[in-house]
Amino acid sequence: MNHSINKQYLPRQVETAAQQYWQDHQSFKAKEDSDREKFYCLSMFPYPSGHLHMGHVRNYTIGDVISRYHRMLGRNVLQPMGWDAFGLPAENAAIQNQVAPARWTYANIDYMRKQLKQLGFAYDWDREIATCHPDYYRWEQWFFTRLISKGLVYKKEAEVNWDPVDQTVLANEQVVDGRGWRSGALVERRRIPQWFIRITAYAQELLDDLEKLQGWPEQVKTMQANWIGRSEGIELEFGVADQSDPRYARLSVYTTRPDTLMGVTYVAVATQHPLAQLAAAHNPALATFIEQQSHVKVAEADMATMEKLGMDTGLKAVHPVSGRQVPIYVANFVLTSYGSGAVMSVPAHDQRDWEFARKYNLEIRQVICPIGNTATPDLSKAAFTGKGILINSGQFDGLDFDAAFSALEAYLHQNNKGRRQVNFRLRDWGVSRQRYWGTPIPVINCNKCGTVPVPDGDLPVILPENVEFDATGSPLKKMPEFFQVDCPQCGGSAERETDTFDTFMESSWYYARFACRDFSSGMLDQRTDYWLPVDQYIGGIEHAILHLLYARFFHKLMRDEGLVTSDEPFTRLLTQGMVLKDGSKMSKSKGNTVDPLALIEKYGADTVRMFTMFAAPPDQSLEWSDSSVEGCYRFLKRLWRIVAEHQPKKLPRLSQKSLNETQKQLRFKTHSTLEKVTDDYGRRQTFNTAIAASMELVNAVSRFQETHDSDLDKAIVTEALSVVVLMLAPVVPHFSHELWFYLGNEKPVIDTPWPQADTEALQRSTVLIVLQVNGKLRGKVEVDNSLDNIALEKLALNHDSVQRYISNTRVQRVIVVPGKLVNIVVSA
RNA sequence: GCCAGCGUGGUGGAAUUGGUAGACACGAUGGAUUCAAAAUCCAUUGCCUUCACGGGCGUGGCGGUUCGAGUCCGCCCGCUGGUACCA
Repeated sequence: MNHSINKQYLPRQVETAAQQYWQDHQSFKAKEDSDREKFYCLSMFPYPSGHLHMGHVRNYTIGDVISRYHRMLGRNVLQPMGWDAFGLPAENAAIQNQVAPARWTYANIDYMRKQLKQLGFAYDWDREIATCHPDYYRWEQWFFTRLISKGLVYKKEAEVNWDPVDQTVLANEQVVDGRGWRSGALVERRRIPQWFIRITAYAQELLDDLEKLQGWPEQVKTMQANWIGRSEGIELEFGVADQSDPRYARLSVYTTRPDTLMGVTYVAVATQHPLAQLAAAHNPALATFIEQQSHVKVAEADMATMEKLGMDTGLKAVHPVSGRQVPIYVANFVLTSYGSGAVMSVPAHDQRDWEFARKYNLEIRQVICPIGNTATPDLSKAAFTGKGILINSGQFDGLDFDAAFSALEAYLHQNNKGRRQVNFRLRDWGVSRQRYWGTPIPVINCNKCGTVPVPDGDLPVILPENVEFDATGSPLKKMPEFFQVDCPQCGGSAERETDTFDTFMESSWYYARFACRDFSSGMLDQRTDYWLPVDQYIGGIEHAILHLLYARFFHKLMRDEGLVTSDEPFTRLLTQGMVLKDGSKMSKSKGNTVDPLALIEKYGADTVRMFTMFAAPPDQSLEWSDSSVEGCYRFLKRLWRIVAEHQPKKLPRLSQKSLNETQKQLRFKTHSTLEKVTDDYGRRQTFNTAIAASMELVNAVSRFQETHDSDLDKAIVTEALSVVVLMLAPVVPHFSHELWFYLGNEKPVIDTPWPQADTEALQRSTVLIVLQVNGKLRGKVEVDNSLDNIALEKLALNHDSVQRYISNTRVQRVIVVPGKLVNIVVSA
C-alpha cells in the first residue's frame, strides 16, 4: 500500500480523480436487490431556471450527505435527479428573449446538469427525468383519464385574474398592486370553466394519516392539518322575506358556533352569491359596488387584508328559530368558494362581525355570558369570542356550548332547517391552467358527446414545441393543427382542450417514476414495490403545504388505482431553510446571489459542500458569509497537511490499560466523537454539529502530536485520523476518497462501512460534577464515578469553592443530580 | 388577516430530556515566522466593574412556574415562510 500523496491540497485534481473513479466504477447506479435493505433518498427536483443557486446547492448537499451516510451503513441506496421542467418562467423567458420555452428549458437543463456533476453528487443519472418529455407526461394524461372514469374529476366555473389589456389570465404572482405586471391594467376577476380533482374526497384520510408520519417535522403536520381545516358545525337555513323570485327562498349558512345563533343580527353573502346578483339587478348602486369589488386579485391574503366593505341588499333573512327579520348584506370578505358563500353574523361574539357591525351601525346582541366571571364583557370595545352560557336565547337560555349545540341541532333538524355537518377548509384542486408550457389536458370537447377523454391509444397528447410566443395567452389557442380534431366517440369535428395542467401535477408523482423511469408500457411497474416509499425526502420549507399535500393525495390516488401499495409517499421529511445574504433571501432581483460555479473554481466542490453544511443546521435559514467559506477551505487544507505529513501505523491489538493517560484521552475523544457524530448524522440530522465535533477531534490530534511521536502514538493518531476521514466522507467525499487511500486502505471510502465506537475506549473512571449555591455556578470538581449521592453531598458541602458562600447561612436543601451537579439551597 | 416557524457575543452558530450559556468557526487585537508580503503557527476575545483576586449583569421585551429557565407557561414586539395560478 504505497499510496503517494501530494503534501498540498489541490481540490481540482482531487475532485477530478474521485469523480472519474466513481464514473468508471458506476458507483452510484442503483439496482433492485431484494436481499439488501434499500434506502431511497430524494431531494426535491429543481425547476430549470438557468443555473443552480445556493438554495439548490444546500438542498442537494443535504441529500447527498444523507445518501452517502446510509450507503456506509450498508444500505442499497437510490438517489435520483430530474427536472420539474414545465412552468411559467419558461414562458416569460420566451417573451423576453424570443426563444421557444422548450429550447430555453433544455438548454438550462444541460447547463445545470453539468453544475450538479461538478458538485460530485452521488446520483444515478440513468434515471434522470424531465417532466416536459412526453415519455413522462403521457402517463399523467393517462392517469387523469382514469380519474375521469372514476368520477374523481369534474369541471366547474372558477375565478381567475384577467388582464383586460393583454387579454390573458394572470398568475397571482403576476398581479402587482391589483394590476397586470406587464400591461399595468387593473385586473378583473373572471369566471371560466376549469377542471378540478376531488381532493376533498380524501380530506379525512389526508388528515388522519398525518399521524402515521412519525418522521415528519411537527410543524409541517400542524400546517397541513390546519390547511385541511376540519370543523364540526351545523348547516342551517334562513328564509328570505320579500323575495320576488321563488328560486331564492332559502339562504344556507354554515356555522361552528350554533350556540350564538340567537345573536344573529344580519347575514352576509359573497359578491357572487345568487342573492347578491338578484338584488343588484334592481339596484344600480349595489351593482356598482359589486363591480368595484371585482378588481381584487384571487388571493386569500389580499381578500383577508383588504378593507372590509359591504352594502345592504335591501333583502331580509328570516331567522330559523325566532322568525325575526335581519338584513342581508353583500360583503367583500365572504368567500364564494368556502361553504355556501354566505355567513350568519353575530357581532357580539365574532370580532370580524363586530367590526363590520360597528362600521354599518348594525345591532350587537349579546347571547353568551362568560362562565365563572360576573364581570360582563364590554361589547363597546370588542366582541366576546369565548364560550360560555347562553342568555337572551329564549328556550336555550342557561345551556353551555355543548348542550346548546345539541339542543339547536335537534330543534333545526325537527323543523327541517338544518343538520350537523363536517366541513373542510380544504378546497378541490383546480388543475386547469390557461398556459402553453405544461402538460396538455387530455380531453376533447364535442358538441354532440360533451367532454370526451382522449382514448389510451391516442395518448400522449404531445405539446408542440416549435411555437411563436407573445404575451397574449397560450399559442395553443392559435394552432388549429393542435386543437381541431375528430371526436373519438362520434367521429364528428370537435375541439381539443387547450388548457394545460398545473405543474404541481408533475411534481406529485415523479418520486414514483424514478423507480422505473424506462418502463414504456405503463405508468409504474413492480420496481416501485421495492423502492417506495421514499425513505428520506428533502426540500424547502416553502413546500410544507401545497406540494407535499398534493403528492400525498396523488399517492393515495395511485394506491387506489393499484399502482403502489403504501399509504404515504415519504417516510421521513427534512425541510431545509432558505439561503440568505445580508438578512434577505438570495434572488436575482435583489442582486445578492452567489454563483456556486465561481466558488467551486476557487475552492473546490468540497469546500462549498462543507460550508453549506457547517454554517447552520439544515432546517434553519443559512446566512451567507464569504469569510466562513474561506474558513472551511482553511480547515480542509490544514487537515490535508496533518494527514499527508503523518506516517500511518496500524493500531496493535492492545488493552486500554497499557496506555498512558494522554493516549487514553485521545482514544476517548476519538470514540466519543464517533458516537456523537453518528447520532448527529442519523437521528438528529444536525450536520453542522457533526462537522464541529470532527474539528474538535482534529484539534485534539494536533495537540497530541506536539508531545507524542512513538509508533504507538502514531497508531493512535492513525486511528483518530481514519475516523475523521470516514466521518467527513459524506460531506467532503472527494477529499476523503484521496486521504482514505493514503491512510493505508485498499477499498475506496465509499465502499467502507461506517465505523463503530470501541466501548472499551469509552470507559471513564471519573466524572465532572458542577457545584451550585442557590442555582449559581460556584465550582467544579472531578470525582470518582462510584461516589453515591450522600458522598457527593458531603463532598460539595465541604468544598472550598462552596464553603465561602455558605459559611454564614443556613442550608435549606441539597439537590443532587447524579453524574451532573450538586445544588445547595441556602438562606441568610 | 389567518396558519407555522424563528429571535443567544462584533458575525454564523452550540447548549440533544429543565441542570456549567457562548462548543466549533468567522472576524478583530497582539505576537512568532519572513528582506517583505501571502500562507502558516501561538495567545487573547460576551458586557460592565476591579491594579489584581474577584464581583455583578447577560439568550427580543414584560410577567409566571421551579432548588434551577436560552429551554416550560402567559402576554407583547420584530423578522421569515405559506396563504390554493411562482415553484
